[in-house]
Amino acid sequence: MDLNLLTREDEFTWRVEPHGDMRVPAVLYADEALIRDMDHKVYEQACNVAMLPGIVKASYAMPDAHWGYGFPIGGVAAFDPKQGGVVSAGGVGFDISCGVRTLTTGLRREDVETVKSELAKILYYTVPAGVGSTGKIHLDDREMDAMLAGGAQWALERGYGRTEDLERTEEHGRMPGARPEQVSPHAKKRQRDEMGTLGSGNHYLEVQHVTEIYDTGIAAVYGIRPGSIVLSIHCGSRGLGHQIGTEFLKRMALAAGQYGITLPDRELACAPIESPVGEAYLGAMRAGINCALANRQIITHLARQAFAKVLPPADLRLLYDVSHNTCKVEEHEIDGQTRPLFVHRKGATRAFGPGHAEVPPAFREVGQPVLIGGSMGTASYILAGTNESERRAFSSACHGAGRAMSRHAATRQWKGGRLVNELAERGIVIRSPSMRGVAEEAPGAYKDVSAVVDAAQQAGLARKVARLEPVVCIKG
DNA sequence: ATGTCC
Repeated sequence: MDLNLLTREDEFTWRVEPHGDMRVPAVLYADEALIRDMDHKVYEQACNVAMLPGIVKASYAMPDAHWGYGFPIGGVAAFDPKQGGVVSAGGVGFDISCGVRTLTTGLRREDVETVKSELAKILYYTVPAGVGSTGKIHLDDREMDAMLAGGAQWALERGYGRTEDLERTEEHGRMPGARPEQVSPHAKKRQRDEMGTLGSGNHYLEVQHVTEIYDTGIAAVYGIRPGSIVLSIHCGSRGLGHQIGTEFLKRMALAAGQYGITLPDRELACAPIESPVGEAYLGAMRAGINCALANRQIITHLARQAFAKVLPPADLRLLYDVSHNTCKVEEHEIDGQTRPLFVHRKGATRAFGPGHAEVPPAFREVGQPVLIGGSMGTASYILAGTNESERRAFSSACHGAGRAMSRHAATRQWKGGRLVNELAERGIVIRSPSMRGVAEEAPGAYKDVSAVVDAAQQAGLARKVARLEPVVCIKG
């Protein structure tokens, strides 16, 4: 990105003043090197989002931002329904409620070292991964609707997981306002056999060890210790979320025209929040959130079964489950007034700070765990929400490393089998049904997650707590 | 992300 396009507000804050049809500024958070390397498309897309009706304060880009469909991935934008605000399917993303869930295991690095290949094998055969992967759970129409309304709570009622998992899940495992009847029969059909599966792309199930603690106090509250083993699950709402996104993009393109909304980019298809299509999308999208929450809950149950076979002393306790592809109604302060806003986070993690009522009581004093997934073979991070993040980006932070190269370019540069061998030499066991997928996910195709996380911390979006490095990675 | 193009 050309630095001349931006006004540097401070070392980690870059601003584009409103010009043309922009209603608010665009604000990018990153260090200079990340901004230089950032795709020019992020500039264009962040500015385009700033043109949408009812947007308040600014259109934001996180340090891991890259080119997405309409909105940048790593984009945050909030809309006020009382000012003609809109909801956009492209502002949530195709993988509705994609997110990360991390569990502590009570194990130490040395406990898994000798059994990691066996553990990888059993996890791989227990949790289906890959394009079109299906599981052992099959939902009829009635159960599908119950799942879409009940989320992780539904999963728990069916025997997948422990009661205490829910208090460590965003929305207590169940997103209110879901309207299963707004989800098309086709979207439901696609999901029928996909519960408890990882899917593909950047999704993974990873056994990680804690290599560094940055904040001892918060780490203690989170139950994270140096040298301990954790399990992280990164996945979303599978075929159902994708189908909802696809269908509503079309409906919103028509609606935008009907409501006289001029779109700077047709990919920014949107509808007024207070319109039949807007309300239908919100109901379907919330059902999609419940699908993702139920999916990660079932995978948790399957992972516990796998661990019990290889490492019976393991006790997998949920640290937290947080999404990074959502649109949620939240109270935020605008011009000294607290108002309900529709906050779109696409490739951006909610990051509520200390004292926020939505943060589980156990973490209330230190802020919400913010789970940042790295790329395959690289570090992941646990951060904590800050109060500063509220005024910086509606309490949001980055979500991962962010792609630096297209999937196609990555497959030209790397071979999956070779990557697996190289990572094995570094002690990391990879299992995946697709070597092409592994090549697409080559660590070199991503930005440096450490630089991204440092920038997020320096910009005040979240605070570093711990660094995690992979031991076993089941890759979709 | 995605039954990686109905």
